[in-house]
Amino acid sequence: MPNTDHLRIQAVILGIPTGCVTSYGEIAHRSGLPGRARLVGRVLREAGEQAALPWHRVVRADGRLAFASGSKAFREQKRRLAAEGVTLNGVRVDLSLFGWQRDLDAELWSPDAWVHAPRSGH
DNA sequence: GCCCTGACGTGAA
DNA sequence: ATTCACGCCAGGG
Repeated sequence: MPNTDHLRIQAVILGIPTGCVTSYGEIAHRSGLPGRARLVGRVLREAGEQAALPWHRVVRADGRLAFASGSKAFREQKRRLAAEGVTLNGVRVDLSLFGWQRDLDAELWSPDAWVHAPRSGH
């Protein structure tokens, strides 16, 4: 039986936008459970196959997938991410590009972004 | 209760 | 880039 912590965690995971990824720790944080990244992993493991959860949008804090590269699960996650336009830059997802951090519109359109943005990128 | 194992994170070496 | 040691703590044995 899932307890409230599990339910909150699942709710947060459901909220990850398509085409974005976020980390176990970030989910824990947003669930009001800072420092409980492992619990997030546990919840996802419990959910397993019968999950209606976008588990593939959850990666480690450094952008690597949680599974051993080459494993069945790894390939499946990579495939699902690719289907949403999220690509692996080598062994990791570029969180600055696909990370669910802030409102993308705000980031791109705020005056600050124009004033302080370095010349790299666009 | 104690020990071990994790879909983790972070800081230090 | 890689390792290591911890911190975290729910479950299983």
